[in-house]
Amino acid sequence: MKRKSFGKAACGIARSMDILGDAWTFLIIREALLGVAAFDELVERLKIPRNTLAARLDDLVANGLMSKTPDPADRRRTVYELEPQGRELWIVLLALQQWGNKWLFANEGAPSFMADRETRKPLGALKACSRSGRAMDLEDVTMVPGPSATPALKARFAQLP
Amino acid sequence: MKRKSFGKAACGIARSMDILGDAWTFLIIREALLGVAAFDELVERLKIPRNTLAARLDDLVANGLMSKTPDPADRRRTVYELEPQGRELWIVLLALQQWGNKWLFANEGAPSFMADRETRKPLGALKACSRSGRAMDLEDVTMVPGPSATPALKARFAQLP
DNA sequence: CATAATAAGTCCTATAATTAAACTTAACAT
DNA sequence: ATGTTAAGTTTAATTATAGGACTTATTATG
Repeated sequence: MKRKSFGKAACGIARSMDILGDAWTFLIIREALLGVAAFDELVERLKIPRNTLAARLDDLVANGLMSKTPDPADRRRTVYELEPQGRELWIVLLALQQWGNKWLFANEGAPSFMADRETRKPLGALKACSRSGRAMDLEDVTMVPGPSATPALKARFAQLP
Repeated sequence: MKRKSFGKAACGIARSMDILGDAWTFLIIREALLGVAAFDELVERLKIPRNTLAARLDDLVANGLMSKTPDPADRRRTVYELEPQGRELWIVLLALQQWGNKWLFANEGAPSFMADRETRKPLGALKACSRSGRAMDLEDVTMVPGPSATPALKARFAQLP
């Protein structure tokens, strides 16, 4: 059946999953961050079916994460590029990569890392901080309602331990 | 068709998407982080179809992100809890939430935030840092191969701008 | 004790999404 | 003029999701 829509959900995570909640989208964005802009190169690098890629790119463009421009020098080519909204997902990709590298390469050791371009050393682990800059563990964190929260949501968050 | 498997991919992001690449998994983990441990409460809160939830939970348990325990006090109940591997995803959820809150609530304003439990003020925006602690923008970052990288991967990263 | 209510799932059907491979079309190259 | 390239579209088979009814084991209630 049609996938359920989270586009109107009262939750930033849910709305994000409405756009990003499939197996390919993050990989497409990864390639775009690495400079891949051509349809066929995406197909080749990701081994993604062409029709699936076409659908995902259409969605990304429709949602404002990417732009689609005909190449003026060769009008057979189309240039897919990240918009600011898409480019800012690099932090999410970093978080995903650090988690995957830590947990999903048992003995092998991870094959790739985001790194400081100058020193070429892997970035430090992402750390959450309070607004005042203090490092936060999961136990130090809770969920709070914003101004637009429904009464039900406020009530729920009020009961968190 | 059966979704393509990234479980053997040479990329932490790809392997992560093999486990997390669907619309529901992050939402289930969010609820688990908020303390929801019961099957029916997940169904109610997420409005997720029961069979879909059963499948996702089975996968999460099989992949070591969650545990499934019969409640000793009431054996009708099953307790689903996050394992350390699953709990560490909270940073990814934070990144997703901050991105979604910024870009997907045009006029409304986001309804919920992760916050400092003491001050109840939203956490600061996640920032990537070099190992030496210097803040990194996307332009300061590149991808580097690890020890287990294939020659092809090393060659590719060597050509990044 | 008999019966009702819970909790966690399974079973069924319809529809959508994914895959894979072949095909189309426009623009460029030889 | 003919061939090649890039970006898709089309078609067919299969899997996944949604929605709802149904099952089973356990606990609560009259």
